Amino acid sequence: MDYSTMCPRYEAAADLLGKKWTGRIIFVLLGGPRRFKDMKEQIPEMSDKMLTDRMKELETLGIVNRHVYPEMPVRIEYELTDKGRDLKPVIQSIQKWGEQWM
Amino acid sequence: MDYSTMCPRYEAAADLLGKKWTGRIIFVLLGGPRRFKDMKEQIPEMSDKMLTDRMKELETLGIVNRHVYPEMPVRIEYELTDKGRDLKPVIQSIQKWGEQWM
DNA sequence: CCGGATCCTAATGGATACTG
DNA sequence: CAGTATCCATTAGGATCCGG
Repeated sequence: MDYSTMCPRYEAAADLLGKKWTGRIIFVLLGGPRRFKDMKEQIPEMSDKMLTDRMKELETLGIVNRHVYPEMPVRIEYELTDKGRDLKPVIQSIQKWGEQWM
Repeated sequence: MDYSTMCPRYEAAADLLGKKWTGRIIFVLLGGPRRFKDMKEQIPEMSDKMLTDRMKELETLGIVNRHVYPEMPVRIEYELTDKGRDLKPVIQSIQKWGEQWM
């Protein structure tokens, strides 16, 4: 690992992962596409606003895709992109360290 | 990876790593023990307060040891503990993803 | 040299009510 | 169902000055 290559991309990635709910949202989506209400059910402590904010951020970053199915009522599903799925080992790594040491 | 074991230790670890300067401080310390002024030199954009705050937090969490050498003037060195050194693969993992995708 | 103390601003997190 | 809008509390980050 080289110091000069460590930032700023490291900072951006760590910043995202450090935000509340990011890890848990991605974890849920690793199980497959999910709807807004599914995510609320699986992470009940999270408020609507937090979920909305985070999903918008993840979509903007290209970590999540948002599919709109024009049914009635409309159905919207969120799904990880390749970029998002590639976070799995990262999250596992943090998880492993946390379990062992925190 | 199991959802029930993912939190709260994951959250605590991600929260720490997401704080500004944490990764860079640990990275510098992976190179060996460092003094306060050494760290300031290697991370010149960081204010004294930020370094003080972060070092105190890392020490409290047992990630860094603080050695006081009673010379005149006093010399203080910071060094990673085993817990701290174990963050190396975690930081590398975040770094790798960041390089590839961000 | 190694911080501590103060004060301030910006960003983040959250509760609640409302809407197409 | 899938969000917005509003308002508020908390926290992180930072500038500056002070001291043993």
